[in-house]
Amino acid sequence: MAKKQQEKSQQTMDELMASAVELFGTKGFTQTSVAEITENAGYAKGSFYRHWDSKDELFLQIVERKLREYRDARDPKVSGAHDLEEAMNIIWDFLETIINDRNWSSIFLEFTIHSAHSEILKKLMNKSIYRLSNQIFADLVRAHVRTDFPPEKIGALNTALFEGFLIHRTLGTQVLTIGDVRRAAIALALANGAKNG
Amino acid sequence: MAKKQQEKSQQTMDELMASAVELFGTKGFTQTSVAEITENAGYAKGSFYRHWDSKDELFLQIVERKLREYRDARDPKVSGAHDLEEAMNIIWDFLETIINDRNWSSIFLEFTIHSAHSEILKKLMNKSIYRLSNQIFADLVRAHVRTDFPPEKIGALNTALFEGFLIHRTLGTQVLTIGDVRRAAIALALANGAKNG
DNA sequence: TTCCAAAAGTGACCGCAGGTCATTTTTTGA
DNA sequence: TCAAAAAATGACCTGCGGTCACTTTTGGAA
Repeated sequence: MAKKQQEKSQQTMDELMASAVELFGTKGFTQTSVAEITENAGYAKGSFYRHWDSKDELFLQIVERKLREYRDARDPKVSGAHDLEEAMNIIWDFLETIINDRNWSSIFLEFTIHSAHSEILKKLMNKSIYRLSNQIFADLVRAHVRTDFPPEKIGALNTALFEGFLIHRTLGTQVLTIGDVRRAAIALALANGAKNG
Repeated sequence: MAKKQQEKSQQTMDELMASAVELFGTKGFTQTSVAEITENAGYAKGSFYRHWDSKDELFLQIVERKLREYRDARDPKVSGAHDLEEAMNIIWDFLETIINDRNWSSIFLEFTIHSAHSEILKKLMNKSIYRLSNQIFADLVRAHVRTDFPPEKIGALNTALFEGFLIHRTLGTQVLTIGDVRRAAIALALANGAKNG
């Protein structure tokens, strides 16, 4: 059997990824070094690069997995919504759970800005598997839009407000609560997407 | 006279800052090294640290100067506004000029996220001289708010939407135009701050 | 004009980062 | 038992922000 070796390799990847999730989640992306990730998992630095080409690549994999988990918990709920307001409320219940997932939302934000340095990363970050953004929200909201305002823009404005709040929160500013932003985002979506403004 | 030496020192600072403004404005904060800044200005790396304690400190000085310039051009206009809508429109004329100032808005954004790694920097970035944010917009809008919705929150929501759009734009996503965001921000401010919603 | 203290300017050096790769260790199946 | 293949290693590379002992320039007092 040529199985054991693959299994060992997979286990190493899992251990390294678990170590990375722990460290990224505590210290953020930039502040966590590859050497720390491997050391924390009991390997040498070189082992990391047998499994991933770069720190970026590992982070993208973690993001993908986390977003998939979030969505699996969310999508069934949203599809049961009856109108735009209900859909938006479910979306914001979801965004609030993300906000409460340690400080991952801030770390996503950090990586999003980091990705601006590379054209390749930028393109990747526009894909829906790496972003809670645009297309996704648009799709969730589309069925309930009663005006000719593009659902994509409703989704993008929602993301903008959410990510703007993340910046606000990252800096430790206290003026806004997530409730404030939630109300504003829903009001905005309804003004644009519900019959009579 | 002990003047010439001070003058020379000031000239060096000016030259290094001009070099930094040029490079930051082209390549961003992280991608510009201190060695590049000094080399581009014709000095050795060590000279930089005679005038600033860190790359961060120089960047803050540049931000402070740029924001002062922006505001000097804006404040007289806003103070002539007669109602909330007019004030918001003037504010957004101003935000659009910032967006059009090469890619400085994205670089501000980059540094804002960068500052999250240091408590000291975070505190500094909450000061109005380093941010186009919260307090400033609140003050500009306060006189025209006709509800009991806090002007600070109107200002902060406006900033959130603007900075969220910056992220969107930095990633090269095409869904939103600045016009879309402007309309949304003004609608939001009026819904919260004008009589009858 | 001489001279020396203070200021400006220099660049080798430090620690640490992400990433590479020749080498060693372990696993596997014949 | 053994050799090929895969996994693991850590010294090493380049480049970063930042330091500091040193050299050069400057300016005023003797």
